[in-house]
Amino acid sequence: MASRNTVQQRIIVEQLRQLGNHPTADEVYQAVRQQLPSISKATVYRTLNKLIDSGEATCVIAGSGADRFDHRTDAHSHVICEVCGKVEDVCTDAFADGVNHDKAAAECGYQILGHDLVFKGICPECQRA
Amino acid sequence: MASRNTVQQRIIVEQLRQLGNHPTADEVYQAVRQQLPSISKATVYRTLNKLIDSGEATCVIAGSGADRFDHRTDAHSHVICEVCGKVEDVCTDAFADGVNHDKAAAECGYQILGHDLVFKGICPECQRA
DNA sequence: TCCTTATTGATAATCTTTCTCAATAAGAGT
DNA sequence: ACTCTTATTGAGAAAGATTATCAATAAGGA
Repeated sequence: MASRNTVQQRIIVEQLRQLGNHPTADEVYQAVRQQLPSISKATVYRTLNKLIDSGEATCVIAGSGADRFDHRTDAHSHVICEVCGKVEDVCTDAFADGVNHDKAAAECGYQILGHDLVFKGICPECQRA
Repeated sequence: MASRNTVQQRIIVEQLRQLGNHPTADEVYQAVRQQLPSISKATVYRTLNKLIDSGEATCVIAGSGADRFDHRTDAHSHVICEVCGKVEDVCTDAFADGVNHDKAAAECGYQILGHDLVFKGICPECQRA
């Protein structure tokens, strides 16, 4: 009996998908709470980490502050707004050629498993302000 | 009198340079302490942040845990070991800037200011173990 | 239905970073 | 060199994010 299928985990996965836009653990917690008021924040953290370990979700690498989670597991990049902190997806086909794992491996001797590409900028909303 | 030249700040900058390898704030604190036992951790954080604001240092984007600081300010990428967490530099001609920023800007509407490229892998030492 | 034990909820603990505020000291003016 | 203003510091409290602890609960196989 390696793992169990619980209501909590199902709702957390569902909400992570539904929120879509790289929520923090607390944002997932708030969303799940609406459907399951008795949920504990610890359960949210535990489940989120389990999803990452099993490859069903990823953690967006995005500077300081709370970690942000991503229900997408396919290769894609992110843009982060330096002003408001918002994170959005950027289709990564455009950059596939630019990032060379073999070159990086040759240089540092690491076994390269993947990479994260994060653009830093200012979102349209914050540009107006 | 906008800013003052203090011993604390000088030693912090010096140690950040000397440590070289992307230390955490606490690691900088420990190093500075050897030369200035009375230094406060708050001063280290304040100075590190000031350096980042003034562009004299950068913060390595590297997942969870403590922030890591970098005395280098020129464009370069990093490799992070998924096993031991070590961070190293990678010369970044693996990724050509201008073109890709334009592509990203076109797709997401952000004003792109820069990017961070982080390779994820396993370092030589951890590969053996 | 019973049993084992994975999972949960509640909370304490840990870790990182920021904030507060009185004391100190850099540097401009005299 | 002396004074004055105020940027900066040190110490510790506070805030925020995440993990650890542990008794109680509940999946799912027998």
